[in-house]
Amino acid sequence: MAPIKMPEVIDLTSETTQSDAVRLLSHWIDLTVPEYRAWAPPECAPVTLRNGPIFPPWITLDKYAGLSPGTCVELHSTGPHRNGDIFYIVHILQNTADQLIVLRGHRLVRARHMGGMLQPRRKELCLFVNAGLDDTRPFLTQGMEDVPAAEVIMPRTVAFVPAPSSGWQLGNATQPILVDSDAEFSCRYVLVSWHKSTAARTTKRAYEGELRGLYASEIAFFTGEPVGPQRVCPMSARRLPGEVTYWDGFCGLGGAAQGAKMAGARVECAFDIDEKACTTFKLNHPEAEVYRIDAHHFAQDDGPASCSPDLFHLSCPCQPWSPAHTRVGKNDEANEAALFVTSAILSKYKPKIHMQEQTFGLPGWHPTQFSALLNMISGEGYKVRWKVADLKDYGVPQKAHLLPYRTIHDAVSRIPDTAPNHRSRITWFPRPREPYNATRTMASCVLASGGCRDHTPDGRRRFTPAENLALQTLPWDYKFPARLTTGTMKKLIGNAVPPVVWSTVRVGDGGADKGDVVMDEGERRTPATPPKDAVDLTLDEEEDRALGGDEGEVEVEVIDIMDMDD
DNA sequence: TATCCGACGCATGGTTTATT
DNA sequence: AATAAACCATGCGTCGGATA
Repeated sequence: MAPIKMPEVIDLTSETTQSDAVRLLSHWIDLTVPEYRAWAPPECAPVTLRNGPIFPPWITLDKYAGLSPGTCVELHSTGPHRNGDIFYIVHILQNTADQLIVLRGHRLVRARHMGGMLQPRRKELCLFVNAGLDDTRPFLTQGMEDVPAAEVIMPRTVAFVPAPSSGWQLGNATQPILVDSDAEFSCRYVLVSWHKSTAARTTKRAYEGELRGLYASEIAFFTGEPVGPQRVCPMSARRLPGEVTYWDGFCGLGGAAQGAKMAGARVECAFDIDEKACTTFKLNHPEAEVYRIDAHHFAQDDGPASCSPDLFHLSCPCQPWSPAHTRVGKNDEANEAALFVTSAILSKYKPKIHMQEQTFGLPGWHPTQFSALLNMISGEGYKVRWKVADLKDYGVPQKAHLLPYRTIHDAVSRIPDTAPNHRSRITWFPRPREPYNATRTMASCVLASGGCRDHTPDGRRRFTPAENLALQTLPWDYKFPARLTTGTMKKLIGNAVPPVVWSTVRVGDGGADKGDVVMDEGERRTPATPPKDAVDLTLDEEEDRALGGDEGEVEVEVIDIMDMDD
């Protein structure tokens, strides 16, 4: 890729301030592969193929009214789209029966129409792709749209160029961001929204997505130029170094850290405002430096001196975003604000990989705040990938109609009577509840408090803290400080990230044989149904080449947890 | 005083039933 | 058969009265 020169042609300066993001990374990893999703459940193949092969009466034209494949036009858009979208023409189609002309190609949406996902720069476009998980074709192929030629307003020129990555110097707010081109617009980013099915893409919310700068191969596709000589990092440089350091924000009792440890990482640093959470965390992860501190202060001067951990995981409070949040809470404002500490933390600590977890209510119920989160992360130069994950696919015991998923019986039956916080914490119901079959039923959400669905299969009592630990895939002998009440323990456990979600992640050379998750009683097993998109942090050489070897890229994994269905 | 526990909250999405 | 209405269970929750 040619180095960026700086002629003053396109000024992408934002109406808002552009944060200063200077990154110097010695190691980097890219979790995204260009053909991001190539599998499809065969049982739900699309009935009609979107953008399928062109058959009569449709034919393709080389030219039409001064337009040809490879040119861009501005649209007078209809339907859900905003006027002013730019359209990159891939094919010009004509219906020989009625002479209707249709353009097939890619929609480029203005940054200010991206719902807050991108800084609203005036001449910035974003490649906008909807894709279905039931379509096996590459997202660029299936993500094309057909628009009538009548929607065209005028031709436009677009420069497809690389986005600044966290390894680039973005400059400060007073410096315009310039692109080496005399085009009217620049297109540097792509948003890919994945839906469960092609048919659902217009009616349902996206199930997972990706917001990132264009790959070199994609730029080559749009510019029609061959992919230039690429600097391919040797495989060893693509890995994180042998020992992977892990930092944990809003760490709670340490569920996510437990998972990171299982995956081979070294838990180095954590913070939480809650004293009991910090004490519990330190008991179980004594090697870590634990800060009992407010997140905003951690991101400012009171946190550790700035350095670059390999992994940073944030579990911001979920209460304001949860579907179960149906009335105003005492700490709503502080809990909402906690989400927006993300950019400050990324800006200060510059982790090589950032991970974040939230309730599915954030993208589902609060899309504006979710877009703002994507903006914060991508604004710091990270590529963002997010997904609504169903935790039962990761080995968390929850409702499923088909075995073998992990059931309540699987989770709690091996806890010995001598386990701490178990038999001694039992209080029997005066009146038993309705019993249920623990080998066929999955647990309901392990909530931090409240709810009335917390009782054992025999209906005679509530689960003990040890059982709740097991239901959350934490070790049943996880340590707690002395004199914690049952309710406090269950609140800490309910807030935890189930560590088993890390079971498919391998980090660093040292983690190669540590990936299997240790379940109750030392039983070693992997989830019954491993997720189809297991995140392998060590990419192979083929993927490396396909990625174009853009140096200095980093990757963000945002896992949105849709869990606890009963 | 602190903890516990049942009632309450309601948009959402999936399923079933009613109507066209 | 297609569409609309009714129904129903859900959630890293919140509240306030009862109980220890």
